[in-house]
Amino acid sequence: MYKETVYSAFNLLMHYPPASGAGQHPQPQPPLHKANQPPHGVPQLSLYEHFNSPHPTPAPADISQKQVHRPLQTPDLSGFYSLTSGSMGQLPHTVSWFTHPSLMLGSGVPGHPAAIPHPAIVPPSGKQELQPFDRNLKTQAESKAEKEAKKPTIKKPLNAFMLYMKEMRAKVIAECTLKESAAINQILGRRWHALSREEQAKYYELARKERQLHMQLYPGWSARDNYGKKKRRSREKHQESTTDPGSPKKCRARFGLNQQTDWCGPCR
DNA sequence: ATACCTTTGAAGTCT
DNA sequence: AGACTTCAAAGGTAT
Repeated sequence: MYKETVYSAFNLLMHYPPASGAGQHPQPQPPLHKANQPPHGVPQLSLYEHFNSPHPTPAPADISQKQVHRPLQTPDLSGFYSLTSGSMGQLPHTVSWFTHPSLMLGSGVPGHPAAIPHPAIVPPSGKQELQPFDRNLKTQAESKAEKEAKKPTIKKPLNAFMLYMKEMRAKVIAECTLKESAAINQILGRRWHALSREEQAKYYELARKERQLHMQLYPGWSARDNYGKKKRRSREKHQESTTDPGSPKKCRARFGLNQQTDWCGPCR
């Protein structure tokens, strides 16, 4: 109830048509995340063309020729991709993709002393690999299953809101002296809705670039690759929690906030 | 040690 | 086609 009221108000304010499509705006604009998607059939710009055009900084020849224009091979290029980890601190300014240290040769090349793994590639566990001696003790099926399970996971590219959260989290933590992510995320969700269309557009654009680069780096990757890899709570419990109208109240109680003042001063 | 909480958006599956 | 589900991040909390 509370949430719905707040969000529908934001929807109206920001010309966001409701999910049902029954927008009241005379000429309802599509949500930004839809509007930012290129129409089907429109050829995508190459990374160089797309990312370099708004930025005057010329691309280093080795990157633009060898790493960007050619079809990218995942194992060879994982280290080149680091928009998320390497650049979010620089937001809200746009990232200079081809001059960013993480995109330069040497900073992320496998085998290079300074190689930094791509943030989207995460080993399934921090545990050390079995030695060949130990592996011999396992059956083929077991080791095959184990090998499959130990394959590094390529994470989903971050969406606009995730990028926004990543940038703003520290600020909110500092302002609100809260650390629990669930509470921080509620605040960030409210702030996200309070952003202007232009401010949000910045993050939708970044997210679009993230997806585009992710697609180039991992051509065969699909979101279904990670489906079911996390153990999730039961569906019943999920529905209960997501439709629980008392959630903000519970949250305030949980974090000792005043029920009357809604949120602590800076956390609006 | 690991799932949960909490948010939005993208992309998957299901009906 | 539209509804529903999962996963991206984060870190404290609960089991």
